[in-house]
Amino acid sequence: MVTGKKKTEMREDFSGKVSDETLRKLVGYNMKRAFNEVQADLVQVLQQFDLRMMTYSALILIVDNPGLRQSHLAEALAVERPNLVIIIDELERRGLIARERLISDRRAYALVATLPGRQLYENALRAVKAHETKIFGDLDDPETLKLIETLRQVERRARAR
Amino acid sequence: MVTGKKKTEMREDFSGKVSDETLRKLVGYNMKRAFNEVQADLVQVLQQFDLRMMTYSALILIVDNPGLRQSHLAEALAVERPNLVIIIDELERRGLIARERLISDRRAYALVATLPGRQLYENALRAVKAHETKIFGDLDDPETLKLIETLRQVERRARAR
DNA sequence: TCATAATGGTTATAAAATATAACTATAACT
DNA sequence: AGTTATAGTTATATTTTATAACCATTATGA
Repeated sequence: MVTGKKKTEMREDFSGKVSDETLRKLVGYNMKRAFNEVQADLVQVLQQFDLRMMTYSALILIVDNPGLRQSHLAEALAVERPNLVIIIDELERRGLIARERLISDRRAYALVATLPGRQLYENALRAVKAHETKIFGDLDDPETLKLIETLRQVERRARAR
Repeated sequence: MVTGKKKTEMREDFSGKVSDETLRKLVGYNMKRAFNEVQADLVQVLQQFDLRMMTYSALILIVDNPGLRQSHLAEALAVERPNLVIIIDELERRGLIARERLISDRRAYALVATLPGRQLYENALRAVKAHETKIFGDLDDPETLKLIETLRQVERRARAR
C-alpha cells in the first residue's frame, strides 16, 4: 500500500508527488517517520514471542537488574508507574518474572526474572539484533555507534530544555 | 522529575544507577527515547499556536500543495483516512483551510489554506525552526543534514522489510 | 512517641493516537 | 446499464499515555 499507482490514478493528481519538502527539512519529522517504520518491523519480530516493545524493555531491565523496584523500573523506562503495573502483571502472570516481597520495605517488590524469563530474554534479543542489523547495518560499525551517540546527544539536549 | 535524589533515596537502591546497557545498545530504543524528548519540547512550542503535531503537519502540506485531496494528504502523512477527517475538520472550523468542492470529481475536496492559515504556518514554522536549532544545531550544518540523510535511509531500509 | 508527611504500589479514569469495518455518493470500467 | 472502485465519512475498538486518588507502609520531626 506504499506505492504503486493503479490505472485510475494516472490522471492529473498528487499521487506520489505531494511536496513534503518543508516537513522533510525538519529533523523531528524525519525522526518520527523513521522510527515509525523501525517500530513497525520490530513489532513483527516481537510478535513471534508474544511480546510488545514496552513489555520486552521491562523484561530486559529486570533480567539485567535483579531485585529492581517497580518505581526504579518506571523511571528508567520513562513510564508512569500506573502504566507499568499492567505490564509487570503480564510478565508475572506468564511466569517470566516474580514479585518478591522485601523484608526491608514491605511496600515494595523486588522484581526478579525466572529461568523462562531469562531464556525468553535471550531468544528475543537474538531476533531483535537480527532485525536491527538488517536495518542499521552491523551494530558495532562506527557508523551505527555514531548514530547511537548522536541520538543520545539529541535526547540530552532536548531534555535540557 | 528527571533526576535529583532526595535525602530519602540515599539508601542502597537503584536510583539513577539502573543498568540499561542492553537497551542502549539497540538503535531503535535510542531513537524512541530521543524522539520522545524532542516531541515533548515540540509539543510545548506548538501549544502556543494551539496546534498539535499532526494538525500542524497537515497544515504544512496543505499550504505547500494547494488543491490537495484528503486521500493524498493521508498517504503523504502516513495516516489512515478516517483519522485525518477530524484533523481537517478542526483546521476548517478554525478557518485555517477550506474544503473546496471539485467540479471534476464531486466526491473529492480540494484542500486550500486561507490567509490566516498561511500566516499561522509561517509563524509556527519560525518557532519550530528555533526549537530544532536549539536541539540539533543549525539546520544547514553538515552534521544536521547528515543526520536527516541517515534517518531517511533508515526509514527506507525499514520499510523495505 | 505520636502526628504528619512521604513513598511504593495500585485502582480508576480520561485523553490521545491508531486501526478497521462499513456506509454514502459519486465516478470509472466493460 | 450494471458492476466495480474511489473519496470521504461514521462508528467503533485498541493502544498508549497521563492524572488523581487511594491503601499500606515507612520516614520525619516536634
